[in-house]
Amino acid sequence: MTTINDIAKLAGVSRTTVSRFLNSNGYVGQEARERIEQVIQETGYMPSQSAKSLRTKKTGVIGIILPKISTETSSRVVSGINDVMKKKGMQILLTDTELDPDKEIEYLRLLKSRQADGIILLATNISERLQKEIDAIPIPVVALGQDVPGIPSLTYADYDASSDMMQLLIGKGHERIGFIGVSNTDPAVGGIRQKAYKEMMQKHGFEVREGWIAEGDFSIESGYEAMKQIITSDRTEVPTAIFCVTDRMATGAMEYLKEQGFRIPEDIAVAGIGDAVMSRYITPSLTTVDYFNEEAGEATAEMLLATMEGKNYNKKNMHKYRLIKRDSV
Amino acid sequence: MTTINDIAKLAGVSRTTVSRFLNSNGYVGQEARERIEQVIQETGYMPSQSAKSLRTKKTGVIGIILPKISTETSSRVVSGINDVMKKKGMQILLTDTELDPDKEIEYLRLLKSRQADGIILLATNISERLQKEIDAIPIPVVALGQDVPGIPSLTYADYDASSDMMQLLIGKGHERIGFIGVSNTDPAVGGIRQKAYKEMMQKHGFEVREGWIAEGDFSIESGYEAMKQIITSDRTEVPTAIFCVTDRMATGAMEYLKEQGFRIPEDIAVAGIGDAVMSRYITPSLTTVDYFNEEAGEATAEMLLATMEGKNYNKKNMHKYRLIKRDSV
DNA sequence: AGATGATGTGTAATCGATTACACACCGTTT
DNA sequence: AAACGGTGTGTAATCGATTACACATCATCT
Repeated sequence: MTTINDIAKLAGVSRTTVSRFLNSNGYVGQEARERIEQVIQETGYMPSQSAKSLRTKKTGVIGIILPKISTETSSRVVSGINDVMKKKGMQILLTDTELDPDKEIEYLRLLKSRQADGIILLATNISERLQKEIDAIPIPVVALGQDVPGIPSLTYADYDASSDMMQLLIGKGHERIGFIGVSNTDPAVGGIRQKAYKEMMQKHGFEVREGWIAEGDFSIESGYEAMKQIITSDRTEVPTAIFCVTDRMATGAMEYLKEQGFRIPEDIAVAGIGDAVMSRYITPSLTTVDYFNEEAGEATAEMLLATMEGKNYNKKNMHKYRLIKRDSV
Repeated sequence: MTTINDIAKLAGVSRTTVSRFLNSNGYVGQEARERIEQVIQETGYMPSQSAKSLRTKKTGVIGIILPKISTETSSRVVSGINDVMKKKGMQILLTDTELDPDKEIEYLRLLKSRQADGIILLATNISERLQKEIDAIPIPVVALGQDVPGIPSLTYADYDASSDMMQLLIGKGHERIGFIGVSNTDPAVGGIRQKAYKEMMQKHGFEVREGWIAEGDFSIESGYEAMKQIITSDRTEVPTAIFCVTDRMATGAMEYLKEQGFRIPEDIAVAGIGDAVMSRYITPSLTTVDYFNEEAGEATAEMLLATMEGKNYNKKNMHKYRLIKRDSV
């Protein structure tokens, strides 16, 4: 590999001058400039980022810690982050915890060691150890999707969105409303959304029947199983509506209901959250909440950028959302 | 940030010993080992990757050049790559060309400058300039999805899969078969799949009518528009089957057909390629080809690893596939 | 007893960039 | 004519690790 020294030698100048040329700071004469330009052209020289980073402490890389790479939400968020970051000439380093809380910590360390300029954390749960780790890290960290104490976070409006959805269901006359959630170790998806469900039920004086509540693990199949569990728990009295905390689980739930000959929404209405692409094209199309994931990714990126510049310390934001009424309700 | 020198000083040894401890090479005595261990524990020291990379020329990062981050295919492939790479302690740096061929070159350069240990290219088209750039790069590059001359490539079995699908259609008695493709600047998706379509039609002596061929841009909407174009080109004689080169476009096509009151598959059969998750849950479920994207990602990662070790030079592989017969045909 | 080899540690060069500082030149101002 | 400031370039230290080489110690073998 050609180095800055080679370029300097070939162009007959010192490496300082070459460096000045590369970074366009300081003076570089016309002649020197031309010779350097030419030599770089000929050699295809590219400065070593490692050397640069070692000196400047800037890597131009921001790390993203995802629960899972290949989900629609993740890829939409990453796409949004990337849109903002590429404009700043920053690259994205991906890591994937596979929903393992230990890995969140492990990757936080790793990104520290790689001296990422910033970190975006899509946490799933917030342990004390994670907190400590974040506090100990000399790199700006921001969170998306969960309110992580101590750092700037952009959360989805889980409570409001869920309440709105419940209100929609209730407005259509539903009283026997079932719920398919996820483990409440996930505060946002598991905790808050269920809280909204229960509080809305109670507020309207509807019975929250245990048999109508089931838990999945984000997968379509688990939605299917959860739905089966709810239906078979008491065949004599099934709910007239099901509120699922994700579109994927709602899709699975619908699959089961269709198999069993239930008409959607006439017999049972189904609602989800997340506006997966799929939701629009399944039959009936799914009523859901759009969380604007790309934009949330962009906003989080901006938040990180601001934090990196020292602004914006510990700001908390809630992202916008939009109820999408389709045919499943 | 604490450095190796700090650790050495605190532990009362030289930095050489600390380095030996860290990399577990060379001898380190019991006492020294314990002291170093403790100091590292206390300080939370992490070695600087930049410094390490500068010396060793290894970054532990592999770059992926994607046409688009937020597509299902991309995220599945990346997930597969990541599964393999994480076992080797390698991280993934993502770049996204937005289908712009110039960016493929730009990112190749960038990854060179970042001294990625290897590069996986999901090319969309193969220009001469790209070729030259690849040749000039002192980093192993492998390709997925396109046969890129001069480097190891894993391609999908586009010709065979398309032929099989055509055979399925023809076996069901279809003779008037339409085609929704993409621009043939993309050799694999645009070129080969169309070639298979045309050759199968000709082989069976069926007329390839121009009005029954339309081009989309991978999006669902473009599939919708392409279908519309085909149907409206000659209302008196519409095809009885449509072969779409991607599931997304097939989804759009089905959407249009359903709107227009066509029954699928009775009036018009629809087939796709790619086995998007969605395809199973739309109505009717879509007949398609599973390309095993995760596994293809894994295989490509293994190919890169082998290439990085000097084996495997310029090997060409074709990935397996599986026809999935569902209700749309 | 001297040679040998395993064990344990340190010295110092090196990787490829950035940058503070010094210096030289030259036209303009006072 | 001396002082000054803008231009243009070079010297050398520095970032934080790795590693070739040298050296010291000690147990074992011949």
